[in-house]
Amino acid sequence: MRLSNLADYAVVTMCAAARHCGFARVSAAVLAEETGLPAPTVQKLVSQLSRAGLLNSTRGAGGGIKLARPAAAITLADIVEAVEGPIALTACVEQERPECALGERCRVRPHWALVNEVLRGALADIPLTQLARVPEEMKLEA
Amino acid sequence: MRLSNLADYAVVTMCAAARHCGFARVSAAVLAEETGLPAPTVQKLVSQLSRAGLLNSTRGAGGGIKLARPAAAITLADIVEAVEGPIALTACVEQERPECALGERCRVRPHWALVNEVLRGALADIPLTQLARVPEEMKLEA
DNA sequence: TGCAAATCGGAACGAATTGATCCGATTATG
DNA sequence: CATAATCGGATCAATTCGTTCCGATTTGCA
Repeated sequence: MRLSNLADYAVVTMCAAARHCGFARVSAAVLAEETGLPAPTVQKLVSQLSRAGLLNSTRGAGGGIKLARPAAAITLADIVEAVEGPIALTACVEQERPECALGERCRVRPHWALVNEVLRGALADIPLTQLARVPEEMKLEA
Repeated sequence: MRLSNLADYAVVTMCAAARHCGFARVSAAVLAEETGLPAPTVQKLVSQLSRAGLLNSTRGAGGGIKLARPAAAITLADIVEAVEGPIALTACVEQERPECALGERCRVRPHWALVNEVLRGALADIPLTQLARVPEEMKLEA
């Protein structure tokens, strides 16, 4: 029931990347420095996020990564699924392949599917723009 | 983001126990046989569920376990929390102790708290009675 | 055109949590 | 009072997670 640390870090990394949206490409090392996360970990996350189609990576000198889509079109659900795979609380609701020993007789599965949909909906309702927005309190205390 | 297998088994076990509610106490071995789960696993689950106050266990010959409360007063959230501890997607929202390095400056945490509350609400809305109820389709195919 | 620097991508290692199993402590019964 | 059956805690293996490292690829400059 706990989100993996990688997924948590991925959200922070995407937030940092969103702040550079529109500017030149950013290297993974810069994002690591800004977020305070270990550089190798950020590299691994960038790889996964690129494969998932959330980031566009350019190799070579002067390369780096940038958002593949506008920040408004990226949601928390996208980021979590990119790192952890499909959102599935139980094995029952995963990719329509019920591996439960009870099979179709399981009375609990329909309820799990409902809870799963509620959770996914809550994550899909939060766009990256909302996460990257700086609250007013932070501006005041700065 | 995945529920542990123990929690899944706990739900099945509680469902089986609810079917015996009102009758004599049931032993963990019987529940294991009915659910098809390994007997030692069911024993461990019964211990945890008893400590959490969801089951009342009686030792000695002829002992066993029974629901500590009416099935209508037990929700999915209760069972999950009994096995996995407090429902917390991230370490930020756990027991009001933010261990995040960013501390109060984290802009993501309020959103996690919201998602966490939505998830908990979805689990708390499903009572054990609803899980243990046998659908009409099952009666027909039997 | 060739070299060099900087980047991403995948693979390998170590650690932690989870899951299953076993044995001892406890208690009502005959 | 002895017995038998039960729960409770402790121990051990396995899978997954998290971190780290090294190689392949590409662009920029001389």
